[in-house]
Amino acid sequence: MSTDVRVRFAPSPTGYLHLGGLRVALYNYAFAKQNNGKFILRIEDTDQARLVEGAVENLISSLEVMGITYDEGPNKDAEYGPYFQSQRLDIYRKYINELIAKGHAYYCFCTKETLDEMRTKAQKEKKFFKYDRRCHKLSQEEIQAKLDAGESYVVRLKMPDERIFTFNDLVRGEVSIDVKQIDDQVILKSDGFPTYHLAAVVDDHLMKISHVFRGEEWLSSTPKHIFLYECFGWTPPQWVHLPLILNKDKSKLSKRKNDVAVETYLEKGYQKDALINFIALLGWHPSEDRELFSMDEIIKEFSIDRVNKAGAVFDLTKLEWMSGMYFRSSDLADVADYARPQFEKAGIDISDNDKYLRVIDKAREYISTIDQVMEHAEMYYRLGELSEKDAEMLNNEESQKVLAYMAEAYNTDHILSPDELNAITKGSIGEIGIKGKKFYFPLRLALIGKGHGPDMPAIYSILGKEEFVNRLKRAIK
RNA sequence: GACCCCUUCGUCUAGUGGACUAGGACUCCAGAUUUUCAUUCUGGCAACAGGGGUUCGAUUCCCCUAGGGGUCGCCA
Repeated sequence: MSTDVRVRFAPSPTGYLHLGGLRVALYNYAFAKQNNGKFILRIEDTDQARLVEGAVENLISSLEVMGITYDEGPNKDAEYGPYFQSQRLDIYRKYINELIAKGHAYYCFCTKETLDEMRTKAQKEKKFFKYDRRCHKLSQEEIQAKLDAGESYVVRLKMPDERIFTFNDLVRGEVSIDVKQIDDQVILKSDGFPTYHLAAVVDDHLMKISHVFRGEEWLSSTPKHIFLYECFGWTPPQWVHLPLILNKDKSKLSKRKNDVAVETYLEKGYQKDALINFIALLGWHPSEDRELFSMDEIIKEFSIDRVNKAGAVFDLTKLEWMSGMYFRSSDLADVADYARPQFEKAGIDISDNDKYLRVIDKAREYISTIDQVMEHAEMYYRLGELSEKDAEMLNNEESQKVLAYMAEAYNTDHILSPDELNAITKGSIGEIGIKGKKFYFPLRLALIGKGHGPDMPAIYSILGKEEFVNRLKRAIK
């Protein structure tokens, strides 16, 4: 394709970045990078009533931590700005006037109450509701009189009477929608703000957007957008309607039924590359039998052809597995950094960095989220209280015999290698005649305060010879 | 309700007329490794929504039915 790829992610700042938004942003980003195009962030803040304070900042920072960076947008002004729709009102007004002048749009003075009545009536009669265009019949003089009187108004797009809109969607193929199903959409609200339909079309054109990636929920309003492009004499972009992300019950992913904020998953401690990887695979998959993809690989492999048509249920189980995989395979130093705040919060001194890395390297084997790390790490720094049952176990005669013997056996004049340590352990089992659980359980209780955990050489190497032996000694009554 | 879209294991998916006894991944189960836990490895359970066509041959193409979802706002 010879045209430059320019795509945009256009959230409305009504809350936090959610999983669905993240995926749309990711696909946009991957597609842009892959084609040496530009990825634009545009804030669709045309609904004054739903604005949430801090939402824009949150959106931007969420994208940033997920590694999705935009080329143009808030704080990155380029020639197509501003990137906040609320700062583009004059532009929209100009194009709306043009539509009115051309007869493609008209003033409507119907109140919300009137409209509600009409809607209820239609519903009772089980009829498809469509605005009856009563205001379209107003004469120029009547309109002017109402305008002069300061009556509240909106502007509606006048859709054609007869027409089947057929358009090509890059994931769905050819889609046809009868104009009979489409209302005369309000394009300018009574508060002077445009609606999405008008603003998005104008901006996408002015910002030279080549491909519009958006959720499937927009499919049925696409004819309105296509019609707007025609009214202005513009060429529409390529349409890419993405399948929805679904709740377990297959309804559109919602806050009510799931945690949907990207931030929440980060707070819960999922590995962020795993989250990206997981989200990427919800509705897209290359032909190969592969599951693990880095951002670079996603950029390289992504293709619209391979986006699915059907919605995808968001299932945490696989994300958990994937997150664990990433913790185990990513750089130890990164995982260590990620876990560090927890140790600080718990007041654990991790200034011995070599030890800290050994601890994390072992603990990462057990976790799927970073906040589980403490559960598998704290014991190398401090022992908690034993349960009554464990204490009893530790203090019984056999256990004490094991501890007394092993504290001496392990207390060599040099640091033991894993093989040497195993040899001592095995040899001792024969010497004292206590084996299996009765042997290992008390040892582990003394060493890490729990009956289950890593093997002896691992504990020894993390704790170091001195602490290892000391812990055994301390457990002796 | 009208319209639009969708439909392969429980979930994410591979599959574009024969290579399919339908492949992979997660989950689950069993086994191996391990003193235990976790990791790792091996194996197993499990799906083409149904019915008609087209074709020598349909998971793949067409039609119908069913089911699911989306839209129907001065929200995006």
